[in-house]
Amino acid sequence: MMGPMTPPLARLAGLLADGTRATFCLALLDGRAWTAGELARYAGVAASTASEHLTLLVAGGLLAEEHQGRHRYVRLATPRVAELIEEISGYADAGSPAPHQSLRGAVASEAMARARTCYDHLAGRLGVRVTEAMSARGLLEAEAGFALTERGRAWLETEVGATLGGGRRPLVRACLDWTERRPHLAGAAGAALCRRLHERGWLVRIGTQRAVRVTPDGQAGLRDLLGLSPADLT
Amino acid sequence: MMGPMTPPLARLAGLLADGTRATFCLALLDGRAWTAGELARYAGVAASTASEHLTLLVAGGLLAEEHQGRHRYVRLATPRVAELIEEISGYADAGSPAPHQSLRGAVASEAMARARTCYDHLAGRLGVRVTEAMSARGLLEAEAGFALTERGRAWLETEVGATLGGGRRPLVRACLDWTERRPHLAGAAGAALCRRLHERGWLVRIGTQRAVRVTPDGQAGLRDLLGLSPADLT
DNA sequence: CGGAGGCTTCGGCGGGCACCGAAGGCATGG
DNA sequence: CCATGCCTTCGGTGCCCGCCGAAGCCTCCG
Repeated sequence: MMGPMTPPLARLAGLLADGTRATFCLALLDGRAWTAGELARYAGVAASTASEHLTLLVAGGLLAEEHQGRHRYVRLATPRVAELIEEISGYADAGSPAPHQSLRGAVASEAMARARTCYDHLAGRLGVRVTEAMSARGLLEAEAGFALTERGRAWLETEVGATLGGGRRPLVRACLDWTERRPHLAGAAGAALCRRLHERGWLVRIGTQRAVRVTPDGQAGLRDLLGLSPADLT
Repeated sequence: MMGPMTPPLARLAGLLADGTRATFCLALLDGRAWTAGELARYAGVAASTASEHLTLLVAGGLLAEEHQGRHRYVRLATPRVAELIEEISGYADAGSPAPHQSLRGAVASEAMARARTCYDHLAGRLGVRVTEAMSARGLLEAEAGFALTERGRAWLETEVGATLGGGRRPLVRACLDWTERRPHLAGAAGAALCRRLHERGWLVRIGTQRAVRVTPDGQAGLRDLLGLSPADLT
């Protein structure tokens, strides 16, 4: 089989159906560009194997590549791809408990559960708390759907200082948080908010993965902006 | 590889990575329960092959089965699964043009583009027109996100006669329509609306697939309810 | 109760593909 | 300019898995 009658759905799923390729995509969910070698070591495969996988993922439109000297940098092609992978992964993770055997692993997942990025927006407890605070303050309609209110748009542009360009990307999207089992803010607005928090130095990345930490400045800022207490941020 | 380190993402994607299994899932997007034999004939594989695929899909949580006598009825396990498959399929289809070689095929896809169901809600031109009309009448916030307004909720319950049970399912969700390239209303509200249109006899299914047709009663009803002209419904 | 129809299990086959190591291109840096 | 490092291409290998037909089970119906 796999003839010309193969649905596009199967072709796309086939790209993610391999353990190594899936590991690559999940690593790239941190929003940064990785080199081919980094991904190979991370996934534990030979450089040649990684190279072939990356070629497939690029040809399939999931990844974008950029050559710099002797390095091949690769990243998720578009925010849409990131959302897609988050979506599928979120559903898949929901059904399978992820046991952390080592202490080191437990500490790392605790940090991830506390605050992390989902490609370009906030997730984890921090992401959910921020979303809930926005909802409580009338900046976000989060009961019957997910939509930015007029006040929310103004707040983002003036208080936060985010620029909401009029691209084709949806402004607001609900992303289901698999640690909190509640939705958090994604889409262009979620990305702009997260970007501003980084720019202001309120948020810094921990280690080499997706986990982040709120700085003292960030604690003060988020308290003033959204009324978040330090307890919400740990 | 494919050892214990395989991410859940890859396992789930693997279920959809096979052409036959993907064909099954897409057929089941019509929201009905199919027998194993029907799916086998539809996909053009032996009954034994279909049986094995269905066992995998059920074990993977994508399908639910129900035995009635000597028939094995199978359907998508939850609305969430339907949304997931729509999401992936929508993205995959966007990149690959679907040429219709036969006249029969062209007529069928024309009917699909006009009006169809997406598992349990409206799609195609009809779905998008309904969504836009709801937005224009202040029943739905569709610019900065996707959320039902207060008026929209009341309208659904009184005018349409839909019951919005308080399940865990999100009330409103934006589903990107791949023929119109615009979002249409999904989620519990979209499903309730679609169900009521069927119950009122405003909408009937064409043939054995997902395409639907608006009845004369439906044309009058949708004009009164949402101001849709007959031109919007063809 | 016997035949027919739907479904599953089993064996066997074939193809696709993930993997590696070796060898070869480029870029960098001493 | 050679040495080093990063990446790719190329064979080769092994395994997984999708496919079928035959046989058997269960249910329904005449």
